[in-house]
Order: sequence, then C-alpha cells, then structure tokens
Amino acid sequence: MYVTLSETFATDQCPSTREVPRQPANDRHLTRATRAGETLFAEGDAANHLYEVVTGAVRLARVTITGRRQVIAFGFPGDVVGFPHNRRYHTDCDVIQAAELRAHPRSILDTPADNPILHRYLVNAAMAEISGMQDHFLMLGRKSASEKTASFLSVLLMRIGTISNGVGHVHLPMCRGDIADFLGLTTETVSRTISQFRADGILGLTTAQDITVFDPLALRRLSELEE
Amino acid sequence: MYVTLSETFATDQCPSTREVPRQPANDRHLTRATRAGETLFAEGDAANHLYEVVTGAVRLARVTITGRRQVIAFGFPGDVVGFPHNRRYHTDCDVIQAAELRAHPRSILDTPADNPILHRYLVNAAMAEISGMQDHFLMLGRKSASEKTASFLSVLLMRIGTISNGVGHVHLPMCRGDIADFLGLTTETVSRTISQFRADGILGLTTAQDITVFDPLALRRLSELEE
DNA sequence: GATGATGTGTATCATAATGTAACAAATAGT
DNA sequence: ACTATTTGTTACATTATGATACACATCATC
Repeated sequence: MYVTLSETFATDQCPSTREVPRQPANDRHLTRATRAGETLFAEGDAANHLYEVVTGAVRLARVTITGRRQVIAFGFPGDVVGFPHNRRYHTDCDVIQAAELRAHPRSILDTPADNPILHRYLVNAAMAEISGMQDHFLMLGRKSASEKTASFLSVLLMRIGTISNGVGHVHLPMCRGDIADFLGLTTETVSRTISQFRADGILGLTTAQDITVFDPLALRRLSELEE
Repeated sequence: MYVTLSETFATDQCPSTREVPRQPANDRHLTRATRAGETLFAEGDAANHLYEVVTGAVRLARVTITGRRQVIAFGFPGDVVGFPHNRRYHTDCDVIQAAELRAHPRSILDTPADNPILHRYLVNAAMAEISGMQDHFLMLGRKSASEKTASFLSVLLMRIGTISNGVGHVHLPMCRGDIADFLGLTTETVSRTISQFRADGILGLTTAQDITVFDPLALRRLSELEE
C-alpha cells in the first residue's frame, strides 16, 4: 500500500501490512536508484511499470489546467505507486527524497499467469491503496485544518518516525507546500497550525523539517475528529 | 469503475469506459434485486462479494466515531463496488435507488485462474476506481463550493442524465445531505449553490430531485477550476 | 383531508480558513 | 563569505462556508 496518511493506525488492518512486504520470490526485478527532484513519470505517460518504493520517498500529484495542485499521496518504503488506467498514469510522480525503486512491468496486472505471486502482491497493494484513499477522503472532506495537520504528522510519525521514551522524532521529506497541497490547505495555514502545536507544547522544531513530538498521544487525539 | 463524479469527461480515458461494460462471458453470476434503503454491506463486514451495479444506484460512505460522514462514491450502472482490504469492506454500502446487482465472489481477486476473464475485469475496475478517486481528491481538496456542485451536477448529467437539443435532464437519486457529504459541504451550502445556479439561469428544478440543465456548458465551465 | 415525518430552501450571524504582505531563515550560486 | 533565491513564519484584513433558525414543501399514514 502507499500511505495516504490518514488514520492507518485506527483501522483494523493487520499489522503485517505496516511492514515492508517481503519481496516476491521469483521476481525478475530491476532496482533503480533515484535522486530528489527526479520525475518518475508524469500524468498521461504510458504506464510501463509499477514502482515499489524500497527506500526514500516519492510524491504523487495532479495539477489542474488552472495550476491548482493536489498531492494525492506520498510513497514511502513498502508502498507501490503507478497504478495505471487505460495503460496510462494518472498522476505525476516525483522523487522527494533519494529513493531506491523496484520496477515491475505493468503487464503483470494483465497476465497473472506470468508471475502469479507478484500479480497477487500487486493486486493486494491496489486493494490497500483503495482502502487508504477512502481514509483520505474523510480527511479532505470532513476535517478541520488542525485535525488534518495533526493527523498528517501523527501518521507520518508512525510510518517513518521513531518513538523512544514516549517522545517521537520525525524528519519531513516534503516541504510545507507539499503538505498543504496534500491536505487541501495553504502553506500559511499549515505553518500557522504547526506553530500552534508548538505553542501548545505538543511538539518542537529543530529545523523546519525535523520535528520532535513531545506528546504523540495529544497529536493523535487531535487527529481523530474533534470533540 | 464506479464513478467518483469528478471530471470524467475531461480526462483522456477512452470512451468505452463510459459505457456499461460487457459482462464477462463465463461468469457464474447471481443477480440480486434490491430496494432503496437496503444495506448491502457495512464497514468492517467480511467481504465475500464484489458487486457490479446493473441498474439503480448505491452509496458508499464512511462514518467517524464522532458521527461525521463522508460519502466516498455513488455507484451507478457499470460500476463495481465492494473492493476489500484484508478481506473486509471498508465502507458502508446502501442502496439509494432500487438496484439490480451482480455479485462476484471476492476469491476471484485472489485466484485469477478460477476465472481469468472475470478476474481481469475486476482488476481493471479496481484500476479505474483508483484513477477516479484521484480525480475526486482534486475536487475535495482544491475546489470551491460552487465548483464542487457544478462539477457534481455536470458529471451526474453525463453519467445518468440525458441531453437533447442542448438541454439536459437529470434525476438525482440522492438527497441533499448525501451530496453535501460527498462534496465535503453542508446541505445548506449545496442548497444555496443550486439556488444560485437557478438564479443565474443555468438550471431549473421541477422537483428537488429533477433538474433541467439549460446550459450544460456553463455548468461544465464552472466545474473546471474557476478563473 | 388532517397529521406528522422528512426533506428542502432562505435568512442571519459567527467563524475558520484564506489572501496579502512583510519579514525571517535557510539554501544555493557566485 | 556574500549575495540571491527559495522556503518558512507571523500578523492582519477579508471572505467563503458553517451554524442556527425557521418557513415551506412533499409524501406517507391514518
């Protein structure tokens, strides 16, 4: 699955899906190293591969004719990105943190017999993806700015952060603009909200990208729908 | 695919996906008739079937612990609903207009060999679903109330309405509350916005559910991101 | 036809989030 | 090291949307 940064921790999905999936046994894979800023594919491109993120981070986004952008999802280790429709990609995909990617031919989706194990793995990833996107709908449609931001940080902490002695640390691989476009907010609102969390003593910033979460539970509480 | 009521007409997907898909040849299907108000499945239920909507309309929704609701999608003829994750449904599914449904065993997703044609059909539906949901993200995250409403009506008109002599007609199978929860608005805002469209001469209401679209193009123009 | 339940439309007011702007901090380029 | 450029933060004014309230339909049931 590729994380849609919603209430992953609140769902009933089994723990194994949180871990980097074991690589299918007989995969004739080719692993590719990429750098931040590199574009993996763009909306409308012929979809020849699906990519499994091994390390690093990628960003999936769509842009409208008028220039407004929506970040669909961030891809972290274990996520699969690049699900095609009519053999084409429907988002842009950019690397935001140097990433290793495992490329799987798109044809595996069409011809299961070629590699049953990998096929099943990709179908499962697609189902997880749909489920995760449904979570994200709730966030976009029915949460306030602070709920969205708390939710985002909370899931990010769970996903790519560390917690020791009840204190969390997480490095944000994306800029404020990416977060805003992911949550359906403006950069100013994201910034303001994070500042408020800091004023409330919930978290602290060493740099703008490095966050120490003093009270992960408070963050989680805020991310559930308030009241 | 099941429509997420976004800019379907604006994407580059091939026309065939707009039509009711031909039924897989060797499907041992069971068709089921349902009435408005009936619940097909609820969030958390074991997912034994995927349902292909043949006639009528269904509503997919999730509700939070605090009672806020997000309508994930409406399912119309040709759409497939009930994609599972970890063998469970992750939304509620209710019939909103008497519907005929074709039930396909969930196991088809796991064991392609059992019915390769149906399997491929379902996988394709899942890909379309992901693509459609990505459209919907743009709507929820980056559109104003009037853009959302125009977009919704415009897609609905294309999908289940009729146009003759440049004038469109569409019957809304869902109530204002459903529309609001789908678009991330309140019923009041939906009502206000539709009233505004009426005042602008874009559309007219015979009943609250029956809309005549005098100017489908204007509606479509409004649904693109404004300016 | 009365009755109530449900859904819808309109008005008013409150407020959360945005837009704008100015500034600070970090990063890249020379 | 110094400037240019991007990125992030903060303050204030504005506005779109939400909340509340109530009137008006429509429909089913008695």
